[in-house]
Amino acid sequence: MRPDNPLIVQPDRTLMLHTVQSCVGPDGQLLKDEEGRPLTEEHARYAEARDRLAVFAELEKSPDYLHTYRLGPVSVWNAAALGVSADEILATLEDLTCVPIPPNIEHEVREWVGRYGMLQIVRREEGFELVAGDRTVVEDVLGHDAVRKHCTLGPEGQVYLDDLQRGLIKQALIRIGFPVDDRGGYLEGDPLDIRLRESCRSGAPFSLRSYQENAAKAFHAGGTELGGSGVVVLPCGAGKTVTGMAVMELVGAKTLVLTTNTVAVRQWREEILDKTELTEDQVGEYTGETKEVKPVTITTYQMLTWRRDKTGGFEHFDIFSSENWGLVVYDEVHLLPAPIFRVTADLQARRRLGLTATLVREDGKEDDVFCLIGPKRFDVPWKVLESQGFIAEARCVEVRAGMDDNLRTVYHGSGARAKFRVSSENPAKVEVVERILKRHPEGRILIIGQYIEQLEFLSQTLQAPLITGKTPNPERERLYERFKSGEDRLLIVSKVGNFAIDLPDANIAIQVSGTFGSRQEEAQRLGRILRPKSDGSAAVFYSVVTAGTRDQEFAEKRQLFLTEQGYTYEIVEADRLGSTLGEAQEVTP
DNA sequence: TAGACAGGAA
DNA sequence: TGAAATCCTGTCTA
Repeated sequence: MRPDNPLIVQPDRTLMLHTVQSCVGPDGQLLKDEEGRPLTEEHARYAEARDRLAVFAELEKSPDYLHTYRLGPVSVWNAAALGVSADEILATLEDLTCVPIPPNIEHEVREWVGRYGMLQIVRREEGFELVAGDRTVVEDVLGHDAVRKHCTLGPEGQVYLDDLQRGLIKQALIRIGFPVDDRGGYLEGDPLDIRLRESCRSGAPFSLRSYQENAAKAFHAGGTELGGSGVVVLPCGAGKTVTGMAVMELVGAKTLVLTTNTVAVRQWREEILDKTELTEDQVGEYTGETKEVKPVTITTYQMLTWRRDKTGGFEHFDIFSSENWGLVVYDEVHLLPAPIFRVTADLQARRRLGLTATLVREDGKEDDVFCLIGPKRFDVPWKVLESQGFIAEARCVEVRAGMDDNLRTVYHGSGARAKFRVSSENPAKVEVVERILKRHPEGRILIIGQYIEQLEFLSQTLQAPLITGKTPNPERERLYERFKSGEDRLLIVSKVGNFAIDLPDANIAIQVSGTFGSRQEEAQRLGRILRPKSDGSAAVFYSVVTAGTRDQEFAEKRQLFLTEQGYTYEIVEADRLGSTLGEAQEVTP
């Protein structure tokens, strides 16, 4: 603890982090600018504090000067699963804080970390048993009906579980604050010799990047009891598919891959065929079009959750039992739908790998991911990959547009819901976009938005092509091709941009509207411009918002994840766009 | 047999 | 808080 430290730890588990400090001259006087306002600079320990807090806390608010983190059980358990101790967490807080740490915080952190692994599931001849070093803990949790109903009691009070109860009891226990350390082990599944190739089919040399290899090893470490379930967090474009294949190689068994859409299914299949020794007849696609079950099978969440009608069952769940899978891969695990959690609860004997760019879920089901897929096994901060050149350097700019009087009247007369839409669709944004375009005469620019009408208006005004969900596939491909070849250097996309994996890379993205406060959407959209540029130039991500409205409010929420990852948003008033972004032209090819 | 399209779901 | 995109299936056409 030092008085000039950046952190305040509060009893309500929030952590306030100062991002700036006053500038002080050599004589100890506060420095001021020409107009007499105090000067500030980034706090000397801000960046360090941000990176250290990210290990066990979640960023909740990020206004300019004071960021709010929250200590929560799931973020602390994820740290604990990586081997971080309560002492280390408390030492980090102690090192960064400028006020005494409230006693309840120390107590809670110790309690949370202590609870991780307090209960274990172990394998016995009779099946599985729930055990604890301290017998009273078991008795304590049995007091909850939700827990008790999943157990069978033995003659001497042992708590036995069968295979199908393993997941359900873990869910019940995490809800009462006891994350279980499941050492019940895994079924090996039917063996399958999966080997990564040393060169792609095209002949280009192929090898794992060090972090991909480390991620796969971190997942697989610990042998038959421990290794084999959990989540790997990597930014878009950092090679999640490749990491998945590296895990498949380590596990060496039949694998079921679950993805979000059919484009991803095809891409997984292409990648697997391109970078492993597996042959066409070993890798199957299970979708509406083609229903093949092969030693490696790739399918979609929607395929699995399809029901003929509301009362019927899930007709494609058979795929889980049709083969003796040794590994189930959950792509984009932050989007996992509820029915898949239910079936995953029954799959606790299979190895499970979750892949995601942002572990945060907007529905708060982090605890289900934690107990049913597994804890976070590996992540790399985006900025680290940026510094190593694996993803492009990016600047984020929030441009604040004004409203005309007419719109202001409409805005204030609208209900809470309509306010968001009215301010998001502010027509003044069009002129702002035009200004930004002038900044980047050579840029490859993607304009991304949420409302079709707004995008259609932009499309007409700017004379640029628009792709929405209704755009037929051949037309999409034609427009992608024109964009890739440079024939068009401007492309407007709706929410398809969140899902479309085959969307071409750009170096400038302009977001004109977005979902309420979706952190992972913002991350996806930034990911669109993060592919390293051949000339090493930086990418720019603009978020255009209407100043002082709900649009701006939700934009701040969307920015949280990227702020957590070390990105800072420069804030620019639309009418000062020209002068403030002068340097933007230099970093654009 | 392939494609185009509508309808329903989450 | 709501809008938009997706997927799967089934039916129709050629």
